[in-house]
Amino acid sequence: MNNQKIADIFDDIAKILEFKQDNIFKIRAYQKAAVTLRSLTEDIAKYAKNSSLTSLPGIGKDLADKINEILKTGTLKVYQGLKKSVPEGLMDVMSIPGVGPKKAKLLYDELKIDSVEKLKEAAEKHKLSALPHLKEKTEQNILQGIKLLSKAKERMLLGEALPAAEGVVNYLKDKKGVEKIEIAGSTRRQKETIRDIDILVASENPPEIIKEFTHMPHTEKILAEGRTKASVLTGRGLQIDLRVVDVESYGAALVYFTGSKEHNIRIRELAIKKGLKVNEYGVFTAKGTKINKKIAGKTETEVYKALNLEFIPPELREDKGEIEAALENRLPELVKPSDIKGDLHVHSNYSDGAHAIEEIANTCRDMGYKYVVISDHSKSLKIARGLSEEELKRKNKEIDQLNKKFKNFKILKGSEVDILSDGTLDYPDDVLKELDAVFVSIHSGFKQPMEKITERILKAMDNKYAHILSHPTGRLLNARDPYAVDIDRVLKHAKQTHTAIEINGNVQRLDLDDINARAAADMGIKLALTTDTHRLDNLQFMRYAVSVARRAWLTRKDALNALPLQQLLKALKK
DNA sequence: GCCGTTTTCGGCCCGACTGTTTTCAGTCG
Repeated sequence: MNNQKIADIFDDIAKILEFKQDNIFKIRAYQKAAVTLRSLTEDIAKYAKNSSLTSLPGIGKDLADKINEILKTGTLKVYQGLKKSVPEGLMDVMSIPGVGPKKAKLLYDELKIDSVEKLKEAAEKHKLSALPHLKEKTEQNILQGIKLLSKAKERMLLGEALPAAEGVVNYLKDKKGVEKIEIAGSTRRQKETIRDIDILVASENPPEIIKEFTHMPHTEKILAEGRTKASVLTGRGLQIDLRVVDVESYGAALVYFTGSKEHNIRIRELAIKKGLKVNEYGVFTAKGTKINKKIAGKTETEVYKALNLEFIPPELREDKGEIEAALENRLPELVKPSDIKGDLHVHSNYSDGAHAIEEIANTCRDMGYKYVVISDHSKSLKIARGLSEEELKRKNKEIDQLNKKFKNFKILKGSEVDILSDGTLDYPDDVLKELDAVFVSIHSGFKQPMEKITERILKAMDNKYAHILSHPTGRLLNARDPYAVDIDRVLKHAKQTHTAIEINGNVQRLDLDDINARAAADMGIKLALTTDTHRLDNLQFMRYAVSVARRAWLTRKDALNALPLQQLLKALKK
């Protein structure tokens, strides 16, 4: 993928320039351009082709030229030159927590350290403390940082981070002096992966709260402990940051601590233009560097209002158009968990699920759902005990029987049907037509080239009984890359064939992702928010499907399973 | 290197904590 490759090059350049202590704003420009590239749903080559590169945020004439050069030649002369000018290992040295460009340069200039290994050795032999401004404490911190680096290379899944963060909040919330407490940071924004957990507390006695926090049973090591701010490391290598402010500043601190960084920068720029100043303590009238009166800060709504903005839901705070929309009062009313009327993707013990259909149905009804689709695997997927046509018939019959027991709740007949290697489906049409909801998905041939996989999916969507495309990219977060699929073509074809697309809420999948789900909804494609449940507790994954949907700016109208039963059945028909 | 209802130059978000110092630079988020 061009976008990812070019973004990586720009990030690399930024890192090298950082080491060279080049202009910080130039460095930021490269980083911003990389962020822009990663958030695009279309191939950057399309923008290059119709000369619209500079219409993208953060891409000016110079970077547009560089993008064109990469697209044309596969590389960038300036980048090659920069890479040669700096030993490769230095970039790794700079990624150690606590080591930035200045320390890396000092270490390189004085001790010829150009790799993490050499740094480790030098620190262990106490060679660092011979240098100016470095003493034993720094040596220890660097060794600790190296340990952390090898431990925490991967970002944590939202499905791991959110429960962990909720655990900390539950532990602290009843402690003396805690007036308000909330999860902040990327966990609150519901990003699919999380680096560390941020918690905000309002209290009149910050040091007391800091002490409670650093003495939690989860704490393995205290990384920092100040008057209003502390960081700890848990046994599992998870970093948790706590910030404590007074109640009057809580809203401003929550905005600041929730981020994203890009959103905060835009908010603060907007304030400056209005002659205001925003920090984590509030919104202030300001003249030059002089701060005058505080005009907001207690609640987030108040802070946004002071800048003439509607309240912006945390999931949208990525500087992807939410500030412009909030200025014009046109933020979407995001889909919420209570809008969801049923789960569409649940496996029973007919295939690889753990529970009987009746048990699943009872649980779903008790959750307040109006329907559930039992969508077991099809015959070819032997590893998941896919159903033969006879078994499927037997299952359908059982569903008919069970439905007589339920009032105001319906079990729907479904299947997750394999897309075979030639793009045909794993059941014939006369079997498919007996089903209420047919998911189609790829479970084989992941390594095929993009053209082939894409054609398979397009062909599958041509089938009039293929209602929903399931986990469209096949990725497993931190475990398996998406297969090569031209998602842009898939979305266009989904629109043409009236095929819905799944947002699979399984914490390892979250597939479709937020960026592409937003593109799909913009095209008018319906999204199915599902859990891909195999055990009853998996039904809770719906919260993550909703999280992706909210990050994708989806409203209730975009979600297939926010529809009442009859309308759902109608909407599924092609 | 980008950007512009303060527009082609001169800005570019803002503050806490640490380790090393005696007032601050470096790093981080």
